[in-house]
Amino acid sequence: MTKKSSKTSHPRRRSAAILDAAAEVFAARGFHGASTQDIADVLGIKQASLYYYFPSKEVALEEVCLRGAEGHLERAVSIAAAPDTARDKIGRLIEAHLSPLLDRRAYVRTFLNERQYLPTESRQRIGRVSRAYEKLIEDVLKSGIRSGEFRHDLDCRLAALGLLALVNAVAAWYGKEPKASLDRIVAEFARLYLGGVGGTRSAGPRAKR
Amino acid sequence: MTKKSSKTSHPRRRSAAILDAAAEVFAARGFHGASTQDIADVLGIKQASLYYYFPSKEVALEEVCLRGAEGHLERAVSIAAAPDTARDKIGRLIEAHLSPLLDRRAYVRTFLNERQYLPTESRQRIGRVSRAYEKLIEDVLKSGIRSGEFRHDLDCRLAALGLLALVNAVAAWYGKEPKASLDRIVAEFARLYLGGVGGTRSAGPRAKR
DNA sequence: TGAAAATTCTATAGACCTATAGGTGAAATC
DNA sequence: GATTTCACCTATAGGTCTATAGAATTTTCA
Repeated sequence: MTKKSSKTSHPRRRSAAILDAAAEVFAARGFHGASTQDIADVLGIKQASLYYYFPSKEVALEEVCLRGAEGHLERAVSIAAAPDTARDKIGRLIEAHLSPLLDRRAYVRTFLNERQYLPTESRQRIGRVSRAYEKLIEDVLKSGIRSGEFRHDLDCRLAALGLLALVNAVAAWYGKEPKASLDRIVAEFARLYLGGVGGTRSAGPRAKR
Repeated sequence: MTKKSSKTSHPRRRSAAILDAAAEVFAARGFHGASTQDIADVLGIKQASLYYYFPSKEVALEEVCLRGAEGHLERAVSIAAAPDTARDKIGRLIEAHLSPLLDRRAYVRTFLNERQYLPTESRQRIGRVSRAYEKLIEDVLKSGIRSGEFRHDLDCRLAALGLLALVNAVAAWYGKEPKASLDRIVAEFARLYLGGVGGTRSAGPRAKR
């Protein structure tokens, strides 16, 4: 057998490549549908060699999910804390939520679809973060109601779940929709969420009826 | 396609219970995470006994997915063909899309999350139906633009994907959100999609209250 | 250069999983 | 009452999968 794959110097590099491969395979075939053999094949190494980098497949999933979720809450917190209008905040939340798709799509997809298969402890930890994220969105919506930007009868819980539904779905088809750049998706979904499908009100700065 | 040979007087009953169990287990643990043993445990029978009802686990998935998707396109076609406003049609599409959650939630969830693991042929068949469904939504949106109900600059493709994102996400948390009955979700999401989060009313025909 | 560290290999245990073969008792049918 | 059909059973073949042990190779660096 010819061994031509270059082993680079930096340990971080190789570890990152291993994790990239795991993320790709988990995203493509699902955690249970993916074998460690599949991951090794992507890297051109033997299956058992993977265990030099992680102690179990489950731990690999944990690390992939961690990276897939990384920074989301922090970015959202800093957006929510800014002195902007609620409408602006929603737009920035959408953009911040989707931006990791540019460079970590497989991680994000794995986080969204496979986190349910994490071992109990890390699944619960991630669950708490997710709930904090949802609550933060609800709070932005509530502040928008108080400021008069949003409807007074808005159901903030359902509206928050609706926003997450919109943005999380993008991971499933981003890259397959030929005409849809991330910027375009961000703009269109922000407008859809803020103004709906109907109405003739102008885009950009909000127009009161 | 090969359907199981009919039994005697009440042939459907037991078969249906078997399929229910498969749907529940597939929905809860994913196709690859679910073993035939898990399904048998739910039914209180031995693992091998399942093979009296289906010839393979994959075929069981096919039948579950089929029932999960059943009727969706047909209902949507008949809604789109009616002489209603586009706004009304969107509302009815949302309601029709979500109604199977009342009595077939596990089937719908399995269809949404596990259909990617179907064997090539049935996966492609289902893919064609899905695309027809998406196109139908796009067409309703286009008609709404022509009638002046919707914005002229609406991106119908993205808006259709957005609608599907909204309604498909419900399957993931319906039943866990204490305050959210299906009717409430339908009403709130219809309003959200048609009018957005902001504004108290929009131009054109108004949504019902 | 030569020792130490990093990386990958071979080989395999052992758990689990799907699916098949053939048997059993009860119910339905003739 | 005999026969067929139904709905399960036992037993197991045969495959795949995770993970471990320890050897071999390559890279780093003193």
